[in-house]
Amino acid sequence: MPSMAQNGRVTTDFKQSNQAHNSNAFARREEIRQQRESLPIASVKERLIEEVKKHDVLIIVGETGSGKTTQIPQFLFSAGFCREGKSVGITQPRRVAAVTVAKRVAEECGVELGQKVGYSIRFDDRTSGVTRIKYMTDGLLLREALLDPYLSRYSVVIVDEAHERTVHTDVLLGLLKNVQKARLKSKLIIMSASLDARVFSEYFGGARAVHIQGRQHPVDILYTLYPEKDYVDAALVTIFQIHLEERHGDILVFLTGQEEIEAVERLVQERLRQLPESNRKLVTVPIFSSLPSEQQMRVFMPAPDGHRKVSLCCIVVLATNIAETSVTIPGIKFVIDPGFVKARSYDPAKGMESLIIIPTSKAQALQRSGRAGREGPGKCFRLYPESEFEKLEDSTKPEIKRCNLANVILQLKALGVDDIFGFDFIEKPSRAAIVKSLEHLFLLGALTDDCKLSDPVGHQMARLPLDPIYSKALILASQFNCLEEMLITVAMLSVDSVFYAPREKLDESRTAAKCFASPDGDHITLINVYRAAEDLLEKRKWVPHTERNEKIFKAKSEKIFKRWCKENFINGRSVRHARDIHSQIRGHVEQMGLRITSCGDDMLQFRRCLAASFFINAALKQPEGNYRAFGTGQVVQIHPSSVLFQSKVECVVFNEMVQTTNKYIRNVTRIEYMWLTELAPHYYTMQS
DNA sequence: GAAACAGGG
Repeated sequence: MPSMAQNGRVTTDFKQSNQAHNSNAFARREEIRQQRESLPIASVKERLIEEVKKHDVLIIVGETGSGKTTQIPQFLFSAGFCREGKSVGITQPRRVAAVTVAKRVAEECGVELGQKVGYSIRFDDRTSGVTRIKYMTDGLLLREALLDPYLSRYSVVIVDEAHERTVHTDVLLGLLKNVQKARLKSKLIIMSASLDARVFSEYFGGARAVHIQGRQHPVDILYTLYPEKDYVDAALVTIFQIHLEERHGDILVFLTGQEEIEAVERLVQERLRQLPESNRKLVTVPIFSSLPSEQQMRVFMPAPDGHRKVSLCCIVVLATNIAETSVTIPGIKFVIDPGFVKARSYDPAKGMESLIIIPTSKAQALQRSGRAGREGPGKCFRLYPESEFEKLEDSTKPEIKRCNLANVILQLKALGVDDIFGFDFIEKPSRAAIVKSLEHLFLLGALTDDCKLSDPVGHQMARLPLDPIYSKALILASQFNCLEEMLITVAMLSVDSVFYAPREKLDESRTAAKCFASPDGDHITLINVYRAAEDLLEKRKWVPHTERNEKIFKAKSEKIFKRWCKENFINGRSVRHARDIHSQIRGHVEQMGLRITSCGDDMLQFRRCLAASFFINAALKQPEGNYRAFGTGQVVQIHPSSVLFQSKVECVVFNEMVQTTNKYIRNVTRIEYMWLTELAPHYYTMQS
């Protein structure tokens, strides 16, 4: 089964398999029993349970294929760890993983999902009062901690995939370390796939670490003799070398981004045309996160004509690091690893984000090569000499050291951690980054003069699952009578761009985007797109409400929506995501007692609210046509994707500052300079 | 006249 992102509810396969009391179901049960018993972890079950009983904090290093994620929670359940209504909670860094693992474990237990075994992720809770084994995202458990700081409903908390060191994992570990002593009779298990258990062990005061063997097929690692000047060209040469010299098997190539993937696709086609007809059975399949889901699914499909297994047609999957962990592609025998990755970096002093191409870490290279050994022995071609491998960093820099900390700090403050500098992070972010984010929160009014969470604003902001600046915008919007518009705006700003511009249809997509454009800027443009989509999806509300009608019209409006997205070059996935966020946040602000009113056609009022909310990100036009950001003094340009590109407006607010070929500001709206001194006098002193 | 690695609430 493909482990791809799935939107919406889980299907009901389990009901069916439960109902079918026939030999088929029996055979399936027997098959599952055998699979479970053959896992490397099965033989150490008793020993593992003893270790958990003996130690309050345990580190489990489980190699790929050990079965730790699915089996250990079941072991703990049967050992009696779920008595007195307590549960085992297991966190995952990704939503898909939480869902697919929970489904699998429910099947292994022979129960319906949401009963004994369930999962909980944002927008999708499949648990009930009787759920005892609960899979969830680490971010969601952090949110739970806001309501229950001791996580008292869990007898065992398992933090899985801790080696990935996501921000959420790091904060969660810090929090758990803080409260573990007070969590009476409760256990903490940290599971990691990498061999450096020492980091975790030392962090938890020399905690016990155990090792469980995995089940991976051997992968031959090959290096180049000399460094390659052009890794794209080297990848290309390697693809054809494998294609022409190796026996059958699909190839996975790790590239850094969409543009590079599309370039390699074209180059492969070009070279293919120079080969004799009999050697042209090579198909390229791209995969990266912003690719529409339907096209992403192509990596799971057999080659055209279904002759992949019959003749020697070779599939070349061109992927970003999405294929390192998030997506497991079947049939891969060869991995080509140029040794580079595109990584986000953040400069707190400039408040500027950028994406830079850097060498991978050793751990990452290992993870990539492992992708060749999922189904049988494989080969990994590293496009650099072995001596270069030795020079790589052991592991990737933890995310917490390269991101904006405003949200993390707001969460910690809400959890009662007031001394951020003294907080025992597993790896401490730089002092400068912490100071910058504290300042930011202070300017937003979330913190008081003595750096405590302010009441009510700071507490309200911490409750909302949004960037702090967006939370503040909602609070202000209720005062400006435009909360309806701001809810839509922050939902749209929280998702990947809704505008989709394929390279071949650039002009068409631009023309389509113009239908939504507002001369005032991108924020109102985003509202226009959202409302257009909403009209489409809600149009059939008047139809009599029966279950059957509901289904038919849902399917129909879904179809219309899809066509509309295609015609207008809109990313349907992003719009749906924005609608989910919108409805969740709407619920929150209603609970907070904010009044949801609309400013109607009075967009001046809305723009004034944008100025009051995003005053930290304002920029003024310079004589040369550039803009100068007030806060940081950076000289920037309006991003070409903005409706205000080349518009020469005097003063703007924006949401993002990014460094690519130039310094750009994105999501920009026209305001009056005077509004800033009026609405944010604490930041803008009057200038003559 | 540009260009979005991945992931989360």
